[in-house]
Amino acid sequence: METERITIYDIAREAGVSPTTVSRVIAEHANVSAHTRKKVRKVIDQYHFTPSRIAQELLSKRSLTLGVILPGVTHPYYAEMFEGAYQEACRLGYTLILFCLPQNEPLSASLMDQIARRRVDGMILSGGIVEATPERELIPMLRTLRRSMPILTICPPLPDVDCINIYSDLSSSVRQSLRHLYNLGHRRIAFLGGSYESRSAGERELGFLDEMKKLDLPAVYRHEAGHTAEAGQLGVIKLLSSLTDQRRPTALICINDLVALGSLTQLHHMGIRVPEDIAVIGCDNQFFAPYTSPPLTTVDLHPAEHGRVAVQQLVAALTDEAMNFSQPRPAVLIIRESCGVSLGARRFE
Amino acid sequence: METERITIYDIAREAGVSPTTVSRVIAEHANVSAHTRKKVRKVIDQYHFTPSRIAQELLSKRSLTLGVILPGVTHPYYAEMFEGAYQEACRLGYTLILFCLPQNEPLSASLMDQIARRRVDGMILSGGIVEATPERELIPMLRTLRRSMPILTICPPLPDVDCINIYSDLSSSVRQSLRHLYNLGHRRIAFLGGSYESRSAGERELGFLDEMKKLDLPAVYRHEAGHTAEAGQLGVIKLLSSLTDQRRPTALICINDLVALGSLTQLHHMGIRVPEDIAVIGCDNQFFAPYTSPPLTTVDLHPAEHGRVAVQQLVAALTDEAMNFSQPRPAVLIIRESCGVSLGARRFE
DNA sequence: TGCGGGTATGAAATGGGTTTCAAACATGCG
DNA sequence: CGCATGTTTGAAACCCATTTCATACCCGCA
Repeated sequence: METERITIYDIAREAGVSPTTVSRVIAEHANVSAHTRKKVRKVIDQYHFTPSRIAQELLSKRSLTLGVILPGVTHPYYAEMFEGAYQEACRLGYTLILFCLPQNEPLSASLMDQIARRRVDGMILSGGIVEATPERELIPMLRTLRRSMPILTICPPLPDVDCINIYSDLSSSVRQSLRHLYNLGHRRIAFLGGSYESRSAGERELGFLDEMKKLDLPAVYRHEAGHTAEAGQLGVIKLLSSLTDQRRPTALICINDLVALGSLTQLHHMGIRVPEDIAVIGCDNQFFAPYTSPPLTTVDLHPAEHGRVAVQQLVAALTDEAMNFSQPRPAVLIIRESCGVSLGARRFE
Repeated sequence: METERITIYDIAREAGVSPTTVSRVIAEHANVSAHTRKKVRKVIDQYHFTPSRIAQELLSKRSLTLGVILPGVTHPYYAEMFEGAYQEACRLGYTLILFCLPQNEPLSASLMDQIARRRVDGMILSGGIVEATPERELIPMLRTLRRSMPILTICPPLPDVDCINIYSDLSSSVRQSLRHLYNLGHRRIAFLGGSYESRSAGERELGFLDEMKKLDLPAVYRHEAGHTAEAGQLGVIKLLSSLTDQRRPTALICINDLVALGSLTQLHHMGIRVPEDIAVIGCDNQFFAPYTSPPLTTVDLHPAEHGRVAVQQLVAALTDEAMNFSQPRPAVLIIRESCGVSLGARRFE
């Protein structure tokens, strides 16, 4: 049953040379005579030999592996971020190992152990767990593994934590949304979604409140824990039932497209028209955004680009090479119809 | 800059014992005196020492790593499958390495090399690449790496390929949809989506055609390449423009929820009411399905369960243990409103 | 006292490569 | 021809843990 794995020694014996020479042929080292090279190459091909990465890693002390910690991959935002990172890692010869850390679960000891034993060259972190205060210890804990290991965070920058950071400017996304609504004439604008623990949610709220102040608008404001469609649905109910029609907001900024989707559904059920009675704006530009009714105006955060650049920068830090890596694009507003402006929405009529 | 990594030898020296003893303490081996054990443990804790998995792997010839090849993870179906697999792998002490193989790209040599070098204990494959005929060589190619390596496929079973298979009964999902529509009185039923290369798409079509025959219905039938919302939108246009109103189908089976979403949008634009004028049914029960208008009747394939069971079975094959692993649930129809039956749809009014 | 049996510990081999260093060989030049 | 230089090649050390085998030690019993 057990097929013996062929080693460099087998190849060497078969080709009548030393393992050293085989190694040199594989590494395409210069000082091997054409005749020997050809002979060895033939045996290698014949046996489909590939050098064991495990042995290489042991020697080189580099695993060419990066760890990625995300809340999961079922949320399209993180899925895209991961795929972006994956593509870049592939291109640079690195492998990614994904660790999922569900939002509300604490960091289990067994997972920590898993991470510790896998000797990854560097780590990329994103999502609420990284940012949430109680679990902020995640980074110090990772630091204890190997002090010199570079850690990169994709989130609003953390104070007094020694990490590379890819700035995902979440407050700018909400500022753009807000200004867009303002320019359309809206003055009573509400904010929906988020949870207190997540710093990136907090970041958006702060951006919202700050920008509202700048625009000298009253803070018609409703904060509802959660990032799901259901949260959006419930959020709309609570928001609108707590306000008289006079004070009802004319626009709704949702923390993400899911919340916006739930909101649209609920508004529809309540007979409130979008965008005539209320404008709705989402965030993330998820694939379904063009297909809600009406098509959702939203903000594209380019998660795939963030993932790609994260790997670039991490590898650069690892190799000390002066790579001139690109920066991810800043958030950009995608205008569809849910705010009453029709631009760039695709229809086939 | 370069922090020397602490080895078992450092610990041994510091504790004044041999590496062997340290290893025994870590493995909680019996024959170590209480005094020595305590002494060694103290040094281990002090230095936060964890034995290098790489060295362990080299010796044990098992990497406790499974490779997963999927078309990607941005499609929620695969994202859920991956997370299910991930959870089970975590529980069993295994690590997953994800390789993404975009649907239409050929298997690049460099990716194959990546897979080859990572010595994974087993592999899980799913998605069109595995099934598509021209690339069917994927499995033979993987086999050349190490003949004894177990390979598990999550798809309709492949003939004459020696793999463990988790049967994702795609034809049954479309059969269920079809019978549901039939029972509601529909007779002119169309099928939308899929592409010729993908066997799982073919599987569904075959199921559709076969079941239509059994029910003695005419094959009002439109096949449109693609699995995206846009494909659904275009598909509806082509389907309805090619048929007179007389022969227009009263029901539409979409190959997935995305196609269904695009279809719903397009039908809405064309002023065709759902479900009054036409019933629409999807597949996958994606998170947005309850929030389309009307809420989408669809089929849940339980991808997470498939992923979970896949890891269970693969690990069982690896360890030769007679695990009695569970089977994933078969596909189940989720009835919402897009076919004119209102059941279990959540509203807050 | 001498010997069998059990426990505690360590030396050395192992796994599969890479790298350093040295040796063998060929070549060029005075 | 002899020496310096350059090219091929291989032996041995190394990476870091585990495991086998051997040794040292202690105890009890004849």
